Amino acid sequence: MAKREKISMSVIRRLPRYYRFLGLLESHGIVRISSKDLAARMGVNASQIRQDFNCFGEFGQQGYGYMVSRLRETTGEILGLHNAYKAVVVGAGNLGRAITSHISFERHGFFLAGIFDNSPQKIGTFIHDVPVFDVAELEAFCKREKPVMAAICVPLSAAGRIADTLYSCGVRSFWNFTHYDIAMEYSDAIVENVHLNDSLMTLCYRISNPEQKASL
Amino acid sequence: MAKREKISMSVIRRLPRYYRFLGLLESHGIVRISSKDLAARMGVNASQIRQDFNCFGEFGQQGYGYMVSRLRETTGEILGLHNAYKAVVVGAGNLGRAITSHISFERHGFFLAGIFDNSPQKIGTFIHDVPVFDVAELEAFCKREKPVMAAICVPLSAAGRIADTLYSCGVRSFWNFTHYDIAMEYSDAIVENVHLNDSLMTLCYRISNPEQKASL
DNA sequence: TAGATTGTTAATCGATTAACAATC
DNA sequence: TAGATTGTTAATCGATTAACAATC
Repeated sequence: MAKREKISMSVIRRLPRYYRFLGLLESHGIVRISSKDLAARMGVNASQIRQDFNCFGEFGQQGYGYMVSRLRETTGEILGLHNAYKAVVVGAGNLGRAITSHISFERHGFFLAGIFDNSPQKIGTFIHDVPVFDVAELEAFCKREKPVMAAICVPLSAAGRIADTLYSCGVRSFWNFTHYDIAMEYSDAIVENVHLNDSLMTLCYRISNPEQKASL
Repeated sequence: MAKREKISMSVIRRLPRYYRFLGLLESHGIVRISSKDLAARMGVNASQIRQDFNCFGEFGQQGYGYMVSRLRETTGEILGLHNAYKAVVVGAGNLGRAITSHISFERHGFFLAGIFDNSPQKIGTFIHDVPVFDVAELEAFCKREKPVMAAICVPLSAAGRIADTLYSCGVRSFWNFTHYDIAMEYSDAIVENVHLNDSLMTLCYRISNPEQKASL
């Protein structure tokens, strides 16, 4: 991890896919790989792969290629997956429960400290060993535990209030599943939006206009 | 809906957000709006808004602006939201149940005809009035009902088999929540991927490298 | 050494933003 | 009419791809 000037989001959003493919190669017992070979497997351009990794340093060997396991480890370090940022999930509906397993099971940089909901049936239960608390306790919990990240899985009508509470307690990064525009409201927040409706509408467009091809 | 040459995915992925904001304006009783005003509210560039809509025709009036409700309707038509493409959801876990409501409740271009799972507890039940069938019946169902789109919410280990089955029955568009690479496997398929892990890792990167700012 | 493949610069391509004439 | 704002062309900016010298 050497250079590090100003990495574009385009590059960053490709890193998780590299990480995944490198893990797959490793599990297949492949020890080294050239950018050309990796590009062919991933359906991308070899120049792009070399450019992308060179944003962070020199990880290859001329005439030889890249060591799969070292490149995978490095990619994980660049992404920061060795961290255990304290996180909370707000909203324990189907979506909240679904993403709970993403945050807590996989080793993806986070540690899930609590889930918050307003349903008496859910409060006091556990989801993947993580306790579900009353959302009324969210503020006290955040002031005490200082989570770094919050996943927002509540109805739109509640999103603004929840975001305000979290922000006022010092939470500055959000995994946002609502259409509430946290990034516009708090310009210093780091917001990763997952807009399922937008994705579904995009799919609808592409079905309705099949001349388009491009994917990702 | 006039021109229509070759619209870039960048433009298309912005349409759902326009649609949402226009709906919001309409519900606030705002009748007309200029690209400048809309741009300020959305945090984007006014030129971009005019360029984007002009891909599809001329919807404004010089010196005046755009009629909110007409522009919203038009955007919905462009996206194809008036359709009711027959769809199935495969996998009735938390994620499958969460997206079921997105497909069936909202008027977003699809009609959800069935949900498939392998759990005896779930087979025979209903989720938002949509029946849950045995995944063993998926092939017969698809041959009979000819769904256009399938949402894939199964574990990675099952994804390849499910995709093969669906493709062989004629399904060519997929809302894919797994990391199985349908688009690489079937080059004529329309695939909209939702990679929650990738999104989470990107968030982890941005928390670990706070010098970066850009969002969306 | 010869062959292969990186790291990196240069060329191309596409997307965003600015400018302005057309026109309501 | 004058002022405002579109539709559209031109300029800028950034991202992708190609080329190739460095070097293992």
